[in-house]
Amino acid sequence: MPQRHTKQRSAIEHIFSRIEGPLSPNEVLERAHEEIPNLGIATVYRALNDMVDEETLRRVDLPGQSSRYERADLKHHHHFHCTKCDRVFDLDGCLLKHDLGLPKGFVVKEHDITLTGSCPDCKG
Amino acid sequence: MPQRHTKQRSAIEHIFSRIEGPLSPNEVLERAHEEIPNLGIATVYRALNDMVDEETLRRVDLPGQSSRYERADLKHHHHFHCTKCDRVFDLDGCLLKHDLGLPKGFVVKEHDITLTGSCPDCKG
DNA sequence: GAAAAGATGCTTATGAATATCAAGAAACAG
DNA sequence: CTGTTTCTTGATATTCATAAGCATCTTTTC
Ligand SMILES: [Mn+2]
Ligand SMILES: [Mn+2]
Ligand SMILES: [Zn+2]
Ligand SMILES: [Zn+2]
Repeated sequence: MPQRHTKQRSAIEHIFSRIEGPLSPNEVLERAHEEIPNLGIATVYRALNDMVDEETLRRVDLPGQSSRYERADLKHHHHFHCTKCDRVFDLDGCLLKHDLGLPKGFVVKEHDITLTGSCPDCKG
Repeated sequence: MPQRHTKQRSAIEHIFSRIEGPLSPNEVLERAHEEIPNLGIATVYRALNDMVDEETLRRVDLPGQSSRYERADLKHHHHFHCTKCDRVFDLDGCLLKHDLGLPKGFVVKEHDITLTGSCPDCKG
């Protein structure tokens, strides 16, 4: 799978070089539009999928929401979703118990953890 | 918001009285078809949403998958998703660390945890 | 520079979930 | 019961996120 150097691909990559937080495809499109006004959403989806395959990006799936994407080089962490302002926050470190006590035969490759509640700005 | 007693609603409720595991709307439809051959998928979605509102059911959102539903009276637990056979297993107990070390001001209401890997039948 | 190989941007298709609405079934009043 | 009211249903249309198809435009290669 070759990889050509196009201005749309670079623009999308550049966005993630500045931003850490998880972005939705539409957020990526909006930001990239500043540089490439006629960029199509299909190209964004293609770029995001490729970058996930290349392990440049990682898909962030929050329960009940559509996928967002963040840099794959970030240290392992989990997310907090504020249901009031709908923002997503990165949390430091791993929140998974050490001793899982799984039944024999289950092999864990990955885990996802999402905390839901209200953030400091939306206290209540 | 009244609640009428219809055979379709009872059939759907009955399914969950026997089954614990999380079911997709289509799985519910298939099972209910045995009793009500002309049941429509829209009715299944309506029933599932109502039952979530009534807290009879709980939505189970696994990363990258569409929603499944399980009984809300089950003890708090999390899920294991086998990527080989695509089955979902209930895991006993809570897998969240006790000391989350969250920044000040974050209030956690809920949490979701999904383990991904291979199950005993699909070892590898 | 051409020609070849790929990427892009429209447009169309798919799948999950919801909305719409006429017709059917429950609840209710008598 | 029987008619009337009101809610529910099923079929269909609609929305939204994502992917596929394809003609055209760009990179790469020579
Ligand atoms: Mn993150
Ligand atoms: Mn479960
Ligand atoms: Zn972790
Ligand atoms: Zn838990």
